[in-house]
Amino acid sequence: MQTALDTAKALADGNRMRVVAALLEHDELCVCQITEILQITMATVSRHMSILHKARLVQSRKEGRWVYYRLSQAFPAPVYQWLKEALRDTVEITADRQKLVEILSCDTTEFCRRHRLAKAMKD
Amino acid sequence: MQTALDTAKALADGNRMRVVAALLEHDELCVCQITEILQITMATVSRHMSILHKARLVQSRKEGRWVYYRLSQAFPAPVYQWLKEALRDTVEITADRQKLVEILSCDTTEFCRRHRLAKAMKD
DNA sequence: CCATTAATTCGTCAATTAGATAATTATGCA
DNA sequence: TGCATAATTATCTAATTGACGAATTAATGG
Repeated sequence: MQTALDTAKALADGNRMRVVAALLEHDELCVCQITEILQITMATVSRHMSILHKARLVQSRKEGRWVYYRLSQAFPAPVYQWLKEALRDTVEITADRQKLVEILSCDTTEFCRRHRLAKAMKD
Repeated sequence: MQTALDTAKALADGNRMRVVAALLEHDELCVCQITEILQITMATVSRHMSILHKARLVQSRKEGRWVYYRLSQAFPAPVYQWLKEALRDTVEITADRQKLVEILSCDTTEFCRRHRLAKAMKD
């Protein structure tokens, strides 16, 4: 039961559900892109991704200083099917989809630079 | 997103997962049968069932003093498929299945009587 | 080698949640 | 009409979980 339970627990949080929704539509996202979508600190994003990883729902790939996450090979097919359908037309996910378009309109390096500057502005 | 999130949250608890697993195999169970499987108080079972009900995963039917729960018509088909497969051969669910055989071996009225007496023994 | 930067880990606090007991509600029966 | 009983609701406590900031790690580039 533990495996299924870990899966349910990993999905039982709005922010993690939004990350999975984003990864259902975009192969890979780096941590700072996810941070930008969710509007929470990178530390918190990292913890969420670690929970999704332990539940085997996502896998990561390191490229230089960036870590890219994607849905895991082991992602249960019926859960994939369920979420793909159930999340398609919800307000939050539609808004995130729009935000992602903007984020992906510039390349990752450029985006991370702007992300960092935006954060500096707040101090 | 809220609907899918409520579903995930409802399943993100070991006891609720076990109830759903039991209902995947037996059409209907009354609250005191569920109480016997989970070995927690009836009040707690009732709260768990209310969470599953609000998430539209179970529906209830009242017959006299008993309330019977079953999986809801609205139970998402892919989730059904996922859990049916994922929970089939796990130790906890196998043990619960065994316990259910004993519970169902006598009729509900008789069972509830014995359940009540067993509880009285503890005092 | 040192400064910068993306990401993770750790310590702490606030909010949520599961559990028990006690009180309440609703139904059936003498 | 009262009494017993199955279930729910209310209240409290303990444990879990999400969030942040600070410290740490790992990788790049001057």
